[in-house]
Amino acid sequence: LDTEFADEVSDLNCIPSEGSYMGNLALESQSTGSGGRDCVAETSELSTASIPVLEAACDQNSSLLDKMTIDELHEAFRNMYGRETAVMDKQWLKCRISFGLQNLAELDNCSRLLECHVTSKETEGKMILSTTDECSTRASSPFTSVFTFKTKPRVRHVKRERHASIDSLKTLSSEVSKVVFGFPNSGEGEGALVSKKRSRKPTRRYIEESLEQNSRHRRRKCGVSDTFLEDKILHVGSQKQHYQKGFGATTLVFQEELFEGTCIQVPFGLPVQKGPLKKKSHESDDCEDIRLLDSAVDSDVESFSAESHDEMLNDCITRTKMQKGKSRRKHHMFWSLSEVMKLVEGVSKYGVGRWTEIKKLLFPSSANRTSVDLKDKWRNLLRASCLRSQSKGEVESKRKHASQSIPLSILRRVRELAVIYPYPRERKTQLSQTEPVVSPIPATTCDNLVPVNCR
DNA sequence: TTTAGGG
DNA sequence: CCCTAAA
Repeated sequence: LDTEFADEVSDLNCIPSEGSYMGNLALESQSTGSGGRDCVAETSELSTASIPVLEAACDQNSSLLDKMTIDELHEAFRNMYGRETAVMDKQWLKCRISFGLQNLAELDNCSRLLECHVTSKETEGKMILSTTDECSTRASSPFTSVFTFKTKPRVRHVKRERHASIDSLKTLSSEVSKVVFGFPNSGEGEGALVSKKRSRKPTRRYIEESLEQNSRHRRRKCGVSDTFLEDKILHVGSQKQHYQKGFGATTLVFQEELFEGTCIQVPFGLPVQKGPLKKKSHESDDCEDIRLLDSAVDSDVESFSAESHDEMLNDCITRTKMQKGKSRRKHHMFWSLSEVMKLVEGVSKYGVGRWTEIKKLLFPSSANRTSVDLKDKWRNLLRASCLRSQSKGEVESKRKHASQSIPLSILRRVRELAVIYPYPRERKTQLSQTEPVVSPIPATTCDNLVPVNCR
């Protein structure tokens, strides 16, 4: 077994068979790129193949450790576990050390696999991932060095010069473990830092989705679980955690956008029939989405007959959704101009903050466009109107058809309403902090200090 | 349940 | 648009 692995490793050429330890470390820690990946894959094969039990560990490193004296073994043990041992049994020491080395190697693989995943996807759960990324990156090099230390001498021992490996092991065992076991200490600082960053706990959605993904494609290779991930965040610095969790069987799979792109808006999980649109009939929630379009057009004709229809058809019809009918999340429906106008109308009628009433009156029986949506949209409108007025609405007037830009007229209206109905605490962070007194924006547009409250 | 506000 | 704390 040993020899096989040795061949494998040397063939892979991930680790130069010659050179000093530091050289190897430098090379290794940089090699996450081209050759590095293959290396990771293969080595993970290697170390998952070898079952991390004591006995196995003993076998693997015995030949090498055999050559060490009791003192040297003790030193290695001390460096590895951070404590002395009184045990004089050479075999026992060998086992412990081998075991430790293997675990480190295991963890190293995980960290590096983790890196690969993380760097590829970092949009979702950004905060968590980025901290984890940090951890794994930092963890990577010290552990890698141990890994190097573990495999390389073995290769050479089995295949080539015996004498050199012993020496390197002796020096390495102290050198390396300084690096390695510097980690828990620095890791505590890191842990504190991490926990500070994670002021917000993972959202339910994040958890759900990662679980969902998790159960869908389980990878067998390297067992990095997301519990491992969590643990890593929470317990950085506790090596035991790493050891244990490193053997976890579940896989860490980051949320991937299974489906992105727009498609025709469809009630999730329901058959689509885009046939004749019923007008003003009963509204069962089933085909709501489609009829919403219709009713929107309808009422629009009533109240805003000046609007062109194609515009509404244009922007009302796009929506992103997830496939599989599974997660109905992250659906996004653009606000049609008519909707915006209705919203503005509603606000002017009821005032800002009475979103449910506005919804009831102007968006009856629409599954989407909750009161929260209205509120959000209003907030955005307000922001938009401020920004527009700030940056001179010059080119604005002719961009109506752009379907994303809101007509100036509406923005103007929004501003008016903003004066009448001050949005609660809007834009406090951006402006009032930098310029507490003098706002760059004319007081009539975005100023919330207007004490009018006509509810 | 609604609203406000952060993300 | 999502999520959650307050009310």
